[in-house]
Amino acid sequence: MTARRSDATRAAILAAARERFATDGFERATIRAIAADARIDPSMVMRYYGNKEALFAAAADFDLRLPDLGDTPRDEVGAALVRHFLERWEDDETLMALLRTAVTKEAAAERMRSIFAGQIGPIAARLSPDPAQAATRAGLVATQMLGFALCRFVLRLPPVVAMPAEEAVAWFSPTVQRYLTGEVDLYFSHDR
Amino acid sequence: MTARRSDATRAAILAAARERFATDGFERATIRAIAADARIDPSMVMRYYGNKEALFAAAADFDLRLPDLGDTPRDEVGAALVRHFLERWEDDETLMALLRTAVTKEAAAERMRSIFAGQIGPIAARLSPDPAQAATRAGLVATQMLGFALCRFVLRLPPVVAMPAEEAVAWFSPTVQRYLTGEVDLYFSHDR
DNA sequence: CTCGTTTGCCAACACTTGTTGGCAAACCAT
DNA sequence: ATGGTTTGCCAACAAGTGTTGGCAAACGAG
Repeated sequence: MTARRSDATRAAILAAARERFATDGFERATIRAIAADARIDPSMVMRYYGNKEALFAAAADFDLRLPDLGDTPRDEVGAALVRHFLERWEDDETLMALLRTAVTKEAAAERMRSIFAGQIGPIAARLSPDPAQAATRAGLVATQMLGFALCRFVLRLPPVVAMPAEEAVAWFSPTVQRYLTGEVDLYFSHDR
Repeated sequence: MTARRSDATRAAILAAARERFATDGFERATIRAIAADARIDPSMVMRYYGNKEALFAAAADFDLRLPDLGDTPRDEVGAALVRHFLERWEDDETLMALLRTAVTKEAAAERMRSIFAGQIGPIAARLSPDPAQAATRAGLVATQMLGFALCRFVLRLPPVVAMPAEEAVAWFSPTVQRYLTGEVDLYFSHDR
């Protein structure tokens, strides 16, 4: 009963939309192109998803799917996070669609904010020496992870693209670890 | 002789273009809107800049203007870089225009690449323990600096927006410093 | 089979986009 | 003043956009 004959079409549209949004961003990804990829008429997209914004909302539904790090040793959480993030990015183009769009569409930016606050926030809350710093620490982690993804997958800076995954893990893990559990070095916070 | 009467108009168009590209990105910034901001007819934009791409190229002309860090102590270069980058970003919207556009336009991405390779590369080349790692280290610095800018100015993650400039410097300086002069910790590069 | 429902396509809409050509006013050297 | 050049605006174009309504074929319960 719940299985309609059009479910395959719906899924094809969604898959094509994710791909187009990921490679072209929201504006350049046209309904017509998405429909063509899904081998369907553009009007079907509207019938099944209402409008372009709603289609994007459906296509950009994303979960970091962070594993439970409860039993990971405190000083290894950074590495685990970096590794998971890198894998997640590589096998799901949704994050790419989200980032490419979040830069110019407020709704997508808001989703990005809620993903990072909602999923990295709790981890930071558990690890931060001072609970009041949890949000700040989650933000710091986001800057490094998103910066890496931006440079590697979107801007494609050659040295960042060429870097083997494990070397990236080696470089970024200590950074993320420090953002989560380290202390602020006040030495740097005063002009000299 | 070289000072034409239309130079003021040209400048007004360029200023309006920079602003629109910075806040809206390339696609959403329309020639008509830019012309309206400059209180000029859209056709003038075309006459003076040829087409939209060329206008963007002119508006997105950017230089990091890194100071000569030759006499900065080796272990303070990270802090100096972070501070300079933050200031540069705050008082020149060109970088914002560039980033918002580089995410979907290859030409802008290429310009971003050349800016970071050409301006951070030499610094990394001078500081890197191993000259062969210079490009990689410059790329690492780019991930953290661009990631910070992305989260603070574009995505506007609340904790990153709220962070005082000097606290940001305190957090990011050690990271950048390590990317420039630190050693890779192989401990993190093996699964356990 | 029969008839209402679902699925799909076609054609068109209203609108916005970058871009162009022509025309009038302002300018400026002679 | 005169003639050519510069500056600006208007109106329009061609192309592409999201979106809509209607119509035909396929489907599926009775």
